[in-house]
Amino acid sequence: MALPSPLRRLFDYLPATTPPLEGWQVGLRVSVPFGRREVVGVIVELASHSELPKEQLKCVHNVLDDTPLPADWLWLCRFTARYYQHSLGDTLANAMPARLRQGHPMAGRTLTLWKRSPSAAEQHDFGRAHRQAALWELLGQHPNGLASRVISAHGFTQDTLSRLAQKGLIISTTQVLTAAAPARTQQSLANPALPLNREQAVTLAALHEKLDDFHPCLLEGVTGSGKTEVYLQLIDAVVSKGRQALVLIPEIGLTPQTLARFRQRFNVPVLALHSGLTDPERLDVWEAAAAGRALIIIGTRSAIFTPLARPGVIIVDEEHDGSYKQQDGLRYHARDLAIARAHHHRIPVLLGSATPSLESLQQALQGSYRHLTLTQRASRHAPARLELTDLRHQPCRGGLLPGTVKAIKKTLEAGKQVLVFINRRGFAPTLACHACGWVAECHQCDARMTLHRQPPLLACHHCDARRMLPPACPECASGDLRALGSGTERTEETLQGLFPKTLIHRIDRDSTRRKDSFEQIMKDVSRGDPCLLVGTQMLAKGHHLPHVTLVVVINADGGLYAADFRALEHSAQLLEQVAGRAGRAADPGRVLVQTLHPDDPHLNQLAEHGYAALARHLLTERRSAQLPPFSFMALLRVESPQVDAATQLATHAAQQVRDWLETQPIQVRCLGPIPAPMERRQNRYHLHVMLSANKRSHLHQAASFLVNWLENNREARRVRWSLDIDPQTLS
DNA sequence: AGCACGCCGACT
DNA sequence: GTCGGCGTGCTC
Repeated sequence: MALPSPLRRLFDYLPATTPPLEGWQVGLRVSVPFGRREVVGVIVELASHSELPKEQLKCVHNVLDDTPLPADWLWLCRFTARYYQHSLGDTLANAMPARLRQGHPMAGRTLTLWKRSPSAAEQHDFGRAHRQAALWELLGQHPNGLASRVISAHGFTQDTLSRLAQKGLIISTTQVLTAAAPARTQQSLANPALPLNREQAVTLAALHEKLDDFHPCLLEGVTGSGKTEVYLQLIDAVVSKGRQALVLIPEIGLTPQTLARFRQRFNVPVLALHSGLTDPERLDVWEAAAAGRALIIIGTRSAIFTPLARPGVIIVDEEHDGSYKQQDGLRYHARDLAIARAHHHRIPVLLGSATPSLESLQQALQGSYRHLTLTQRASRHAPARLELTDLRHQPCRGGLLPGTVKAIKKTLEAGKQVLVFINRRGFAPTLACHACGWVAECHQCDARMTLHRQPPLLACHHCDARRMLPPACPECASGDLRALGSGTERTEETLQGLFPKTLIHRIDRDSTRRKDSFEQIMKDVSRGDPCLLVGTQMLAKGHHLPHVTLVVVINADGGLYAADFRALEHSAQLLEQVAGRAGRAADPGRVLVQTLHPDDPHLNQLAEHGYAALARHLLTERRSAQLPPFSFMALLRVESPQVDAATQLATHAAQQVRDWLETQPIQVRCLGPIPAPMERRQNRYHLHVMLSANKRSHLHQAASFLVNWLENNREARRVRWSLDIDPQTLS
């Protein structure tokens, strides 16, 4: 059995009944006694012998399924557990819907459909019961019946429904949702396909060539070049063959608009996996996909674990996006698993991005992936180039240069919208004493606290610490405390002072905490009245803002000189994505980028030649430095409230690996321990040990040794540790 | 991880 | 006299 435990081993159990043994199959869920509790596990092997004496084996309590969990899903979980050096039982538990994890039955998902009773008369006098009359009317339009969820979605209560039922006017039929796949859909597009430009047509033709084999493709298409239309028509081709399409999108990408666009185009159900689903609904989607009834499944990272009865294609939109990497527990990368899965199924996999990750780009350039490009924007305007403006030696108000303010004014006067991008939320990133130099620091982290205005307080962005504003400097009692630098709140305030009559929308995690408020703002903005949008990363991704013609980046320097070797790549992706917001419709756009390093060669290359050129240059740098994608990494993170405990374990672990490597014929580098970039976080000390190798198999052997050593080491039990294969960030 | 055991310090 | 703090050990 694989059991939900971090222990990276399997457990043997005796079958509950002696013969017959035929019922026992790999993939069945069982409930078994485990320690002093009862857990849900999965049979992953059948054996006639155990290494343990029979007396020590317990019996299976219950078999929970009559058919095994999907084989493709089981394969993916096994692959994931092995690749990420994680417990198989824990991987399975993570990858299955909560209802299955809790031991609920899979079969017996039923759908109750309500329709008019055939014996009831067409006309009926409902008197004052208007809601009942309306529901009666609604059901008249749906002779095949409606699910109660759909009925409540129309605004009817359970009460109205049961009253109609009491009167015998309506009846319910229950159908078990285990039916096989629907008949082939001749035409899955409900709305006609949009005409493709030449590039799109060439791309689609290339994709059509090889629908029945593993075919990894990178679609590198500038923002606004119509990647989504290519996805839609590719999905159509797959669905027309009766096969399923799995679409992955970044965390914030699954907006109602995106979903609506898919739903409007297809006349087969598009099932979405989003955070709003209840546990039973989630199980429903999972089951429908496993049975082959769901033809199009769209979801975020975890959707990669959706079983597919007849897989046809996997699409990973915005494949460079960091949210595809899980950052705790089972640290998988959904894009990488998509590739592995497509290879297993022998189906095409399409990675799409305007700013591809260097990993995927390198695969495409070396010919391992098919490289498809879209360079033309639908709007006919070339993507706006970045204009660098020098932040040095010039007076700044709220982070804005005089020239920037002038450009904003001009744009607003022309009746257009402006997007101001800042990568810091809050009012100011620092509160400092002008008399003695004291700065407000977090007591739990090696970080400065951010000043917030609404409500006024000091907040740490790395833990949950909140503090009142000190009335005077705690060190020297001076009253001259000043806010240094600018965050979204301050820039918003400054802009409101400069443009008192202009509507300003601030978009950051603080202002959009309320559910739907982000969607509401986007709806207002889409009407096109001149306005200012001030916000963080949230603004950079995917949203169509046709009326924005000026984009301002307050400070482009965040990733230029960071310790993390990927910082520059991520920074360039972000800048290019922000710039892509400008001029998507009829008007050409302008992108003003303020910087303290206007001579930085990387920034200049991005400004003059765009992301595609910079990315290719960064690859040459990565190659000469032997960094990913030209080498592979595994990062051991160690953390403890006691510095000594963490340091000691990290030191021992690194030493163990080095000693072991001496005896092995493999090439692996072991670096560290080194303090993590922010060593103290929430009063816990973080250290890293880095393994890197030019051969993936070598890295995995070393990682495997390390995890094994840690798991069997008593000292490691008092310290929290985790191994991150292919780490995305080094913090 | 999750749970029990066991051994010491602060309350009714 | 007990409640409960977390160190240690185990899970087929």
